[in-house]
Amino acid sequence: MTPAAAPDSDVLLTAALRGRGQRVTSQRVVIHRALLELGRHASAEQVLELVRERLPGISLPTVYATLDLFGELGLARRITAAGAPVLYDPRRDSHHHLLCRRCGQVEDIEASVDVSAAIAAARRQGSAPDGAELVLSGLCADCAGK
Amino acid sequence: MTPAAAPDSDVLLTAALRGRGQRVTSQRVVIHRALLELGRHASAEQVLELVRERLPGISLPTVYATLDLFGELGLARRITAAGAPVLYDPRRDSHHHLLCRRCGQVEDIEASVDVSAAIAAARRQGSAPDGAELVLSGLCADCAGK
DNA sequence: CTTTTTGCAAATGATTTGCATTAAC
DNA sequence: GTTAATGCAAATCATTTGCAAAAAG
Repeated sequence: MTPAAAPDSDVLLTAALRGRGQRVTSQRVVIHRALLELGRHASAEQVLELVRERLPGISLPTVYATLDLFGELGLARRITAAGAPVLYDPRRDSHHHLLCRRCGQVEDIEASVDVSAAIAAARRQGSAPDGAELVLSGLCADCAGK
Repeated sequence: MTPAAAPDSDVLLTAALRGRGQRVTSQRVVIHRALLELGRHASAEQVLELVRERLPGISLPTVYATLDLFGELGLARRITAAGAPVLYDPRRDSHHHLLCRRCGQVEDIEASVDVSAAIAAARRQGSAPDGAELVLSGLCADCAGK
């Protein structure tokens, strides 16, 4: 990728990849930009759609692999919803999600919940947790008929 | 179902079904007993396996539909793991789960986390949440090499 | 040059659907 | 009797895999 056009986020990505001995490919850079551009949680398909405009030859398996890699690198959070496709969320700040039972949409919940008790309990039980995801279920604002 | 053999849990189930105008079928009763008998979170396939011993003609779609119904009735919690099949957990008390990144196993985390802030925030945003599920990710006790 | 990453096509596997039949109420 | 629930077979659809070609370091 041309350093001239590289935004700050590219630097972050490059550092994260290099730190793990992974290669910096144009696909990874473009997918990362697309995820940030989408801003909200997006499915692999949605990311593919946007990335295709820039990189016509890109393939779905690559998008999946890359988004999962971002998850491991801490650049995206995976949101696993029932039945629905997995979503990837580029937001770095602490927030949670509500999965609508009726329409399947995922809504951001702006609240901070202290999950340290659960993390501590997991450690006490011998596990090695590295993340926590709180998902509420119910009806989203639209479906609740507001 | 014969009332003579009915454990307390059957009464609960029957009440929950009747309260929603749903029918009390032998499949539902047997699946409910099986889920409680398994005790831990189980997949639809695992439930089917156990139920088949009692009700040889049962079908997978029925098991899926019934477990989802239990979810709506509050008799089971759905645990959605990445890639892995959905699990149904009959435990009524508050606890959480850790999904092992390596082996895929789900481990119970004995801790109480106050999710009321998230619930309240969701309501404030106009949604109607009816449940919250906290899933940690990382390595389970076995894979952490304890 | 060597090793990782990609693209393609095909496979996998959980979950759902349509429809005729059966069982609750 | 009516209507909801079941069983069956087939469909759906997100995600993964195997392997040869391309690209990064």
